[in-house]
Amino acid sequence: MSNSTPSVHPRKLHIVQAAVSCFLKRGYHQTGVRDIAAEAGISLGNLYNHFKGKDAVLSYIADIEGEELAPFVNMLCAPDEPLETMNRFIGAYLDYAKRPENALLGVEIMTEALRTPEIATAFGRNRAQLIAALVQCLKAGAKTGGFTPFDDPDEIAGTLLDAIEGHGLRALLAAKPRKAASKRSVQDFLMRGLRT
Amino acid sequence: MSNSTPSVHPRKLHIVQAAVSCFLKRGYHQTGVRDIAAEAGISLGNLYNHFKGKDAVLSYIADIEGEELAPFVNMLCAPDEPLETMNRFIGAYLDYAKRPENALLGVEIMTEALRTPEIATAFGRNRAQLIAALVQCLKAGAKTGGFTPFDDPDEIAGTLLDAIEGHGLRALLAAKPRKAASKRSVQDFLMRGLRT
Amino acid sequence: MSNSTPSVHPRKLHIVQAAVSCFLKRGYHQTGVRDIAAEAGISLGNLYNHFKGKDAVLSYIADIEGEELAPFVNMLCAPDEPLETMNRFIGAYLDYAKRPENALLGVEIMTEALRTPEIATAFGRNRAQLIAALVQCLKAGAKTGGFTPFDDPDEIAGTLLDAIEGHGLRALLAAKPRKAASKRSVQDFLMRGLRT
Amino acid sequence: MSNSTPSVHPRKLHIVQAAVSCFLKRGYHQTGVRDIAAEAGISLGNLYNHFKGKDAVLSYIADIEGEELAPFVNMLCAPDEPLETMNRFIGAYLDYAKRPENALLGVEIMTEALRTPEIATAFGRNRAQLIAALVQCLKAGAKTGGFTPFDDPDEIAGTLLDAIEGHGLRALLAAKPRKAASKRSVQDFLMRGLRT
DNA sequence: TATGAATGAGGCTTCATTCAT
DNA sequence: CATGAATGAAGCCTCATTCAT
Repeated sequence: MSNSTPSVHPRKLHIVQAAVSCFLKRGYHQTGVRDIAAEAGISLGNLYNHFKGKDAVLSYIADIEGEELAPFVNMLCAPDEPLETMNRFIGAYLDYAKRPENALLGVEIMTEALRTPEIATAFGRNRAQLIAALVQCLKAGAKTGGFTPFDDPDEIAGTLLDAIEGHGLRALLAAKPRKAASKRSVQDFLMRGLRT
Repeated sequence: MSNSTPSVHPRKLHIVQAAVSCFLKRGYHQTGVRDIAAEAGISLGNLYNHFKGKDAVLSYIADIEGEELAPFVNMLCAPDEPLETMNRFIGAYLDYAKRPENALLGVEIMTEALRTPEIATAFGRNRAQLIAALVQCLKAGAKTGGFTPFDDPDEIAGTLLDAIEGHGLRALLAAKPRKAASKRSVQDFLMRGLRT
Repeated sequence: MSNSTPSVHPRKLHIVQAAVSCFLKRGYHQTGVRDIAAEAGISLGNLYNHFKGKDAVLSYIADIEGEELAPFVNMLCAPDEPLETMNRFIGAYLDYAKRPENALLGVEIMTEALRTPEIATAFGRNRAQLIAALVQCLKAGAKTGGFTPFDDPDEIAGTLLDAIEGHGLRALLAAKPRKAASKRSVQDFLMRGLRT
Repeated sequence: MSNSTPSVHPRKLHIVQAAVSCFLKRGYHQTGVRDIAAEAGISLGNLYNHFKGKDAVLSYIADIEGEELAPFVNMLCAPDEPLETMNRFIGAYLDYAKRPENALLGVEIMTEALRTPEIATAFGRNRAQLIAALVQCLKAGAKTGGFTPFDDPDEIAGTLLDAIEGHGLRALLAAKPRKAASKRSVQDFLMRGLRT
């Protein structure tokens, strides 16, 4: 969670940081509103002066995560060299996705999006931005040659993200730490899939 | 949930089916033990004659899902033609993963595995079997030529599964139904990534 | 609260008695569900095995109060001597209404009926029975002579009940105990109002 | 709530009007201090600059209601023709009591008076004034002949008020609107009860 | 096996009120 | 006078689980 959102009430951000810490430790459903307040060092009631409810906290986290994706979106837009750009994106996003807070929160938000419309909205918006940028890059790469002209580039973009994010999640589930070469392995695999 | 597990107490299976139905409708955490008992048409106390607790029900579901993976494992073991086999596997597993009960339960089990050791065990065992079979196929394909000799084939196998399972999940999250070509798109993308 | 309802689960009745005790001491809104459970000597959760919620407890009390009105309804139906019957009813209902549990619960139920449809139903049903019986008696008395033939006997019946129940409530609000003659005073006043 | 109280801080009156509006819509206990502040368009903290607390608001309302009773008290004091005066009072007070804000607030204040001493004081004072005036009229009417010389005229006066106020409340609880004749019906009934 | 009453900790949220600004 | 963040007790209710029958 970067502090790249200066315009927001600082206490609100403070609460969100506490919530993130709790969600990472115990998971969203296992975390009680009391836990968040305690972690933030504020009273339980005061939390409700800043957030409408527990859902709203997760929703806000989803919004922040969305803002953190902006650099990745920018990186992909109107690329001079689509292949090289895509390669850089995959590497950078692999790094981003393997940070535990991103991996864990991402999956919590995603599963909650399955049931909570408010969160589905935030999640969908974030993902749509990234997908759109990826599709743009894919199409640019297909035009200049180099990338396969996919029938359904949206689906390929989604698959890319799933693969990269899954890579991050698996690190948390794995018993033993992975080999150093694994990032390169995955990156090459994905790039090879995209090329003609 | 197929009925390919004949050796189990029928009442236990009946409860599991009720639980699955609840989990699909409301999610694991939002489903109460009472909900499961009501859906199964049995009393609350009786449920505890068959399962140690709520976790045990999900654990049991994970076990059953593991059994359902056997055909996929078998398909991949000792393949005569690794590339063709892998292609068939990807197609078949894409179909399997896009069924809602598999997509939803899979992610519920995975996220729960992050916190509950008992479920982590079942989840890890299932995944390890599939990964091992995939690695075997990848190595066979690398030896006969055709597949890239990956530095870290475990990671590639995991990435394959993530990509395929993500494909299934995305269908549930998407607002609009996807194009018919998308399965082929993804399948080709993955196969291309594997080949030299 | 008499024990004239033998067919009900005894624990349910036990809870209701505890609730009545709390409501008399602190009032409906000032009484917490925890208070009721504590007074009944049961756990909080168990209360919800017997009642859907706090409202349902008051609703049940309203039902029981309705049953307690049966003798009054019977007393009024098909009277041989309407005037004498009415006089006896007024005296008996004055005694009933001045018992604190009836006076207090009655007003709690009435005010809650203004906001809670479920309770409005029970309250309205009780009151309608009593009103109907009174109207019947009024009409019989008008036919045989003696009672005024009212244009709107329903309204007169309601006014009778209000006056009698108000008498009971005022005893609770009054600083000093009332004169012994007051019951007779009110009874005569009401009867005189009914006669031609 | 008439604007017959010119000496009071206008902001205080504004808050009271907002509170009345809330109490009518949701009832006293269901209304939060926040609701009142929001309805008044002021901040939560500022409300406490004008009232000591929620109780004080209801208390103040009770005071205002007391002032509104002054015309009725005046009407009854030292009547030249007690019977005609009483008849006019009953008619006028029936009209007053049937206005929803008076009927609802009256019962809220009364039930709250059962638990809150401060409100019991205000309520008791109002009622005592009215009762005293009624008793005076009753006694005057008994002296000139026409009214029954009651043993306990206080009780009769209270019964009159209960009957009239109950008439107002019943209008709110009734499903169907009452007959036009009902007011006359009740008025005649009460007057007949008072006469010799 | 089967039942469902019983438990009590915990769920999320709102309450009236205070206080620093 | 005015604000609204802060408090923490209390609100009602559901939870997974146990146990006597």
